Amino acid sequence: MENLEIGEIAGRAGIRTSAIRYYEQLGLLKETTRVNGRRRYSADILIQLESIQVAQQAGFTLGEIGTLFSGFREDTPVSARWRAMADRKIAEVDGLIAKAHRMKQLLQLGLECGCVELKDCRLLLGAEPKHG
Amino acid sequence: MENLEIGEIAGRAGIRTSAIRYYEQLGLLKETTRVNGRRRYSADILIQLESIQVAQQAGFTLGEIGTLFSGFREDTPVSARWRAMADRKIAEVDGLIAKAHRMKQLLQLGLECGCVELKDCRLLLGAEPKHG
DNA sequence: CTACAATTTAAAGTGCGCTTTAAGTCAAGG
DNA sequence: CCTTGACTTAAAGCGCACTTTAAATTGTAG
Repeated sequence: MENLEIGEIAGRAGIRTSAIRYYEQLGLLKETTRVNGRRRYSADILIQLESIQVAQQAGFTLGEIGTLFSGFREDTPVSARWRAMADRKIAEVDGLIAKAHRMKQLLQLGLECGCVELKDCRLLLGAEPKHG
Repeated sequence: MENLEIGEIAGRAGIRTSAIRYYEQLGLLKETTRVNGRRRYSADILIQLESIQVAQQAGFTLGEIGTLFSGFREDTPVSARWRAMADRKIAEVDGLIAKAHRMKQLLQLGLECGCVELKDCRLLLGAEPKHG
């Protein structure tokens, strides 16, 4: 079953071989068997690669994904691992959303501003001064 | 009036001297007068630095901010410059917001999932497969 | 005069997620 | 036998916005 080379896996997973080697280097994937020095994978690796992609889409860094996969007791269910890390990440994402909304407001405020020079620009007058 | 050293300006603007030199290097700030090789500024520079900060808060990169300040005819009002660049940026920010919402949904979906192994995780089953 | 603080420069470092490069190995096909 | 293609490694590069470092110079206080 360990019959697939890294290029085949990368192709099926939709990523580059360099990404797979990089994940291995980070410890996200454990080292696999080799034939003549070449990595050989079973198709099971695809589930792990997909997990990494999903976790990335959820906003986890590769470091956090490493924790998600290796920072728990082996018998800890995937869902429990996720729960342990998701709350903080949700707060982080809420922060991102809020920040993006502030950006958009600022951009729109600028659209309404008819200033000619920086000194009479509402964006600057409205921006909170450093002190006093 | 050109009596303030870079440290004083940085302190008033709430940034580091290295940031000011970096902006100058990028062309965001024009070179200023020097006394014995040291930069001397008038307080007017603070308005420019604040503009940079506001534009950054709005999501513009320093490159874009350079365009905003120097990529237009000199008689182009600030508001017109802003308008010329803000629409595209608003679309970009909308993209960010949408992406962040997808992250949050994914994170919450994971909270509801009781999977023990990756194979029976809804996140993975739900994630769009690469093909077929 | 002597410290010490602040400035100057160019160049390298940081964090993140990879990609690219260089130089080499190996199996299969003609 | 030779080429081609896929693989191997370590190390460097990329984009972004700076910061840090090193070595030198200048200004100020005592």
